Amino acid sequence: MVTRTRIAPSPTGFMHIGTLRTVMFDYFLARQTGGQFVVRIEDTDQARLVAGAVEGLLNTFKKLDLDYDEGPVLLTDGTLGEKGDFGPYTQSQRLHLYKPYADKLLTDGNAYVCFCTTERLTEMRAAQMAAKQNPRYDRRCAALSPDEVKARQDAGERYVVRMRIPEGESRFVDAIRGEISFNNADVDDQVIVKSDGFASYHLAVVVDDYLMKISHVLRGEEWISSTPKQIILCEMLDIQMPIYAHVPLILNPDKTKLSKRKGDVSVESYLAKGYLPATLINFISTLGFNPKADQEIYERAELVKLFDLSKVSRAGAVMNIEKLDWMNHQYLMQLSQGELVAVVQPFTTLDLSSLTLQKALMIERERVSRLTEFADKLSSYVSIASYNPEVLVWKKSTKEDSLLQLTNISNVLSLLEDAVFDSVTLLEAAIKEYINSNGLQNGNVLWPLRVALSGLEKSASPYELLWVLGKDETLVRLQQAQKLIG
RNA sequence: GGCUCCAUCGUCUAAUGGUUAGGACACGGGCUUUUCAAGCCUGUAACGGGGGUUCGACUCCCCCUGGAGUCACCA
Repeated sequence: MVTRTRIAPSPTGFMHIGTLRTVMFDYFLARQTGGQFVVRIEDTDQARLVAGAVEGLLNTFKKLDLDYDEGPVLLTDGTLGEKGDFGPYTQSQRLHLYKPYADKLLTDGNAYVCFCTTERLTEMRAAQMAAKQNPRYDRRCAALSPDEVKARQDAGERYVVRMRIPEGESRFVDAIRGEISFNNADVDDQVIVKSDGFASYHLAVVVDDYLMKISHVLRGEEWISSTPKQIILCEMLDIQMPIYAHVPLILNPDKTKLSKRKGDVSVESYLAKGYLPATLINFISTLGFNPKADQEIYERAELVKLFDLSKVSRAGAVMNIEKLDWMNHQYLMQLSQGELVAVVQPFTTLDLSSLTLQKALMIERERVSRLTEFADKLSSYVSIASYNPEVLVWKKSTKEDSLLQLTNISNVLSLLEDAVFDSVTLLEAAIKEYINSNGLQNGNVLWPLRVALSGLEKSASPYELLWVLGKDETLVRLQQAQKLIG
């Protein structure tokens, strides 16, 4: 089976985290079957246009290293172009393509012109609500004569085109949920052409999916209830319906649909918080989809191979941020030094070309989960903040002893060969040897040494600090500590 | 409210009629340890309720309950 899947976001200026999941599922499906993954921009609502939104969206695709086969592309000069044989891929440029379909619906009697004003519609709904009826169009214009319609159109009266929902039942087999059916009596006469001449979502999407030969439509669960309108349109237009799969919602901790108010909704904000693209993709792809029972970390290629629409769960899922943090830490630990430098650099003003900081990065990632936390961790390697001399004293020791140990270890370290400073293991061996052969306690030596090197109560081990700082800086810091405590 | 979808640890999930209901995050305890982190071992914690079907139900059916989504000239 070769699939053509598509993602069709409205250009709001950012990518919703739920959209990312749908994108991933589309991507897996297309790559797995050797099919195509299409990006289409659904911008039929002129009132909601956001400047630069499409560029932003495509940029996010780029940041996540997600490739698609057809759709708008960002050209090197910053302008928009597109690739693929089924364009244009932006709905506002496809108005002429929707027109014949709308006309056919009208001439077949499957749609009708409606002159009702927004005010009347609002009043009508209010009255229906007051009477405890379901709000829906009352079909006042459904029986207008062709002559009257023409006369009023000629007079310049504003109008929309509505579907004439037939009696009967609409059913489809959802690839995730199985059979779903609706009584058409519960479906409203949907507007399919707006008064500004733009097709509404329902018409545009049905026509586009058909013309673009889309085989699989993956979208959020919130679309289930509008599916009968699209099924009916397909029937009226006599076109093949794609396979629909409604992906479960991503939820706030209180189990309601994820909203800005209650949490981060955009991919960009997670990126800005310091989650790696790979983490985000792994995490979001396995939210509601579990390839193997006892594995959490997956390569993208693995997911492509293992993805199975029928295994996607049907219930919504709360994002477990602690687990996201944990996962990001796992990914951070897998990076090479070069990769780590590259991903952290945008999150700090420090210049990470310094070897000391690169080493510090390798050490500090052990206790960091998000990229934003590095800047803080790195500062003590650049220069030591002023600290309370009492911190230099181990809880089981005394000030005098601490000073003595600092003085002695300083001498020992100054005599070590430079090569020893190139290895944490060698440093550790050398210091342990010194402690043991002199019958000292670890804490008496290691605690003051570590604090002298970091200025912190909590830090990496003294061996790691020595490795990062190097001999010269180490001796300087030990000097300062001795002065401070003395 | 109508319609629709959904229902296993706090959270994400595994189980496709027969398991001591498994894993992950988080949390507790222990080991390691100069501190922090990591690591290792380990513990607490779930099938919403009621009926069926069946020799046997987390798994299939029905009802209830609960939750969610949706009811625009927004997508």
